Parts: sequence; C-alpha cells; structure tokens
Amino acid sequence: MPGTRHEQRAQRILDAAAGLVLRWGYKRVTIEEVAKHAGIGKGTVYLHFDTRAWLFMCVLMRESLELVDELVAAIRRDPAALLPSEQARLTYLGVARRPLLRAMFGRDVDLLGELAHETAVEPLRALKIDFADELFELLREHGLMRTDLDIDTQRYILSAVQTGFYLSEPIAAVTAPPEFAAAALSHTICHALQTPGSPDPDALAALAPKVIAMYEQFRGTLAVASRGKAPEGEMSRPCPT
Amino acid sequence: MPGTRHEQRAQRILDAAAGLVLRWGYKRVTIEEVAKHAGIGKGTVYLHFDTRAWLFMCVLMRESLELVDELVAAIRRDPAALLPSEQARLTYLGVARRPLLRAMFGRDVDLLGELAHETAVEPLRALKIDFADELFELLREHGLMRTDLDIDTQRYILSAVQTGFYLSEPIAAVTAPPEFAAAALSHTICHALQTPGSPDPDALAALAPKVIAMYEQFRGTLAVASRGKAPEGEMSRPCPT
DNA sequence: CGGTGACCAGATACGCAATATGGTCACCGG
DNA sequence: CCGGTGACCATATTGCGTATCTGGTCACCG
Repeated sequence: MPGTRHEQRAQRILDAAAGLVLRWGYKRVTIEEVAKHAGIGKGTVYLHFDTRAWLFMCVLMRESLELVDELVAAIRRDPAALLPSEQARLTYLGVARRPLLRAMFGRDVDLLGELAHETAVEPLRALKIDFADELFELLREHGLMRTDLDIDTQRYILSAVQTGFYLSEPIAAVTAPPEFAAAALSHTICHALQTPGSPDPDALAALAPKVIAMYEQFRGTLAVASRGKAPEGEMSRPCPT
Repeated sequence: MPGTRHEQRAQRILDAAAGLVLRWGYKRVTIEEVAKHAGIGKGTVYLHFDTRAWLFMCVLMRESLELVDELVAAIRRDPAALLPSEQARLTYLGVARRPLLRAMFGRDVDLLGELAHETAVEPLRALKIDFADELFELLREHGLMRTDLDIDTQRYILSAVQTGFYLSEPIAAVTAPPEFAAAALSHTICHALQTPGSPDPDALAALAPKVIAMYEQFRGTLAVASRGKAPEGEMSRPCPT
C-alpha cells in the first residue's frame, strides 16, 4: 500500500474542498468545482470518496486528526497536559485556530449546512465516547479524577460543558478572546472533574505513555475510517428503496 | 391602576397565545386565531400588545416570572437554595417542567421560530446580567463564592455552563432524566464557582432576605417591562425608513 | 487500466400569481 | 363618550410550474 501518488492526490482534493468550503460554504461547493481546483476530472474525485457528503466529512476528519496530533505532542512535552482540564483548554485553542473545526464545534449552519447537523458527526462521537470512558477509568485509578461521581455522569458533564463553551460565543454576540474562554473552560473542568490540589508529577509521568498510546489508537481508528468508504446507513450512495 | 378586568383579559390573551404556540408553533399562530380563542376581536389584542412578536415575548416573560417566583419560594423555604449551584438546579428543573421555557432555553427553532434567535431574548439577558453581577458581589463578600476568578469570568462560566446543559439534550439525541442533568449541572456550578466545603448556615440565613429582595426587584423590572410596550429598536412596529 | 467528461434523473432555484396576515382606523353600541 | 370591533390595505408568505443545476455513473480513451 504505497501512500504516494494516490494518497497525494487525495490530499489535493481535500485541500481544494477545504478551501472552497471556507470561501463559499458547504452547500455552494460542487464536486465539479472541487475537481477543477484540484486539477483533475470530476470522476476521479469519486475514485477517492463515495459521496459528496463523505468527502466533506473527510475534510473535517483530517482537521480533527491534526488536532489530535497537537494534543499528543503537548503530552509528550509535558505530561500534565493529559489532565482533562488541560486537554479541554488545548482543544479549545486548537479549534479556535482552525476555521473549519470552529464551524463544526460552533454548529455554523451557514458554513457547513447540513454537515453541522449532528447526524454527520455521530460516528465520530461514538468513537470519542469510548475513548473518554477508557481514559477516565485510567485517571480515576491514579487518583487524578474525582470518584464522587460515576463515569457516565462525568462524561456527560464534560460533554455538556464543552458544548456550552463552544456554543456560547456564536450565540451571545460577545466575543471573548480565545485564551480567556479557554482558561474559563479549563477552570470549570478542573474543579468539576479532577481531584483538588496539584496532581502528583510521578503519577502523571507514569500515565503519559499509556494515555499517548490510547490517543494513537484513537488516531488510528479515525485515520482508517477516513480512508475507508462511508459507513452504510447515512451518507452513502442513494440506496435503492 | 386596577389590576382587574383589563388585566384579566390580558391574561386570557396570553393563555390563548401560549396554548396555540405549543400546539402549532410560533410561525403558524396568527393574531386573529389568538383573538378568537380569547373570545375577543382582533383589534383588542393590539390594545394590550404592540406587536405580534412582542405578544409572544410577553408569553415567555410570564413563564419566566413564574419561575422566578418558584426560586424565591425555594429560598424562603431553605436559605441554602440561594447558592448558585442550587439556583441552577432549581432553574433547570423548572424549565424542564415548562414546555415553552424548555423551547426557549433549548433554542427550539421549530416551535419558537425567530423568537428562538437570540436577538429576541437580548433585553432579558441584559437584565439578568446586571442581576448576576450584584448577586455575585454579595456572595463573594460573604465567602460563599470563590474569589480566585474575577466576576466577569464567573458570569461567563455560569452562562456558558448553563448554555451547555440546556443545549446538550436537544443536540445529542441522548435523553437523560431531568433530575440527572440537573444534578450534574449543580455539581459543576458548585465546584467551579463556589467555595469548597459546606456553606455557613448563618451566612446563608443572613443573606436570604437580601437575595430575596434582589429577586423581587428583578421580578418587578421584568413585570413592568412586560406591561409596558415593546422597546424601540427591535420588535416595535414597522418603523418608517 | 487509471482517468475522464458527456449524460441522466432527481434535486434545487426561480418567477409569479394567489393567498394570507400584521397592523390601522373609521365606526358602533352601551 | 369610549372601549371594542372587524373590514381594509400594503406587504409578506405560499404554492406551483418551469428552467437550471448537480450528484453520481459509465462507456470510452490515451
């Protein structure tokens, strides 16, 4: 499986698609235009991506993978970055820096159209939930997270709180600087989910490799998904019914 | 100012409007239909409410006032209810019990149409912010809230966290029981904004009357606003331009 | 045999007439 | 005299028939 010529072309297609969406918004971008900007024929696009919707999902997934890589790098640099509060902060800042992810997390219907509607991100979320479960388990065992709440509740809190911070900018016209919002988010997660006091450096150092391994696996699952074809039920070809 | 015949009719109009919105959604409900259901003529509706949009705003305000009354009653019953975490929980449960408020907090565009779009609730929010500022100041002075964050940040956190909990149900199809979500919200606010440990009962008891007074004033401002005519710029009559 | 663009069916956008509705005000009945 | 009304008007909305566009396919080509 040479990740060479074929793979490079896929990247060019994704580049073209990403740029066009940013300029015109999802619903105005046609496959033909994407092909033209990638310097190839329309049919060739379908050699890589089943479906229009799936192509743009892959654009989003690629950006998400970049972000995951950033998170892993941060943990490598400083194990304290594996704490949920830090992860939340870094994620927020990483999203703020990437217009497409910002649109995705901010449910920007103007830019992403129906892609912003939850069904699209559904498979991705399922992955993320499994991941969070495993991670929380690990952190609790090492005394880094509270145990006065069960894991389901903690996952619910993390999800709801993040939702709130990502949506409160687009909703309230008030535009706070990203660093401000990220710090507030981090503070909230820290006190709501983690054990009080400074975390034990040894525990962090011991945990870092495991957490990184989990992230890499998560990354891998995502990468495979984005290489493969669209999952059956949703955004595959118009099925005969 | 006799709150009698005239006021009663206003209530009947609001009743009719509320019922119709719940059944058909904001955009399908006509003033004529509201009048018919209230057993009066169309013109009479305009004796009470400037504008279609303003009428339905008043419907929302009336429900909000009910909720405020619930909160005050809760504080009277037990001063501990004045803590932000408890207020958040009671508010969440009160909203969950009222379909219209649920639609408002959940930005239900299907039911509320353009009313769900933030501009409508803008004046209400301004009030609430002033109120929160004053309240937080008071709670901090009495050692009930953290002081490791400035008030602006705390207000931002409260707002964002609540946004997240109200929106996460409609967004994720997962429907948690209201009590579960309310408890999670309460926990989050408690640890993010309040001082650790059990609050001092004496401080609570001493504060209760002041907080209640503030609520009553807030209530009053809201009530006056809903009696008065629509504020100029936004949802007043089609101005000559 | 990887790549292409003409081709087709179904979706979408457009234009326009018919209808419905918000808001007003001259008029009525008590 | 005045609180209440519903016919009335200008405008917004809807419905619909048509024209255009676009996602996805596939026979053909270099």
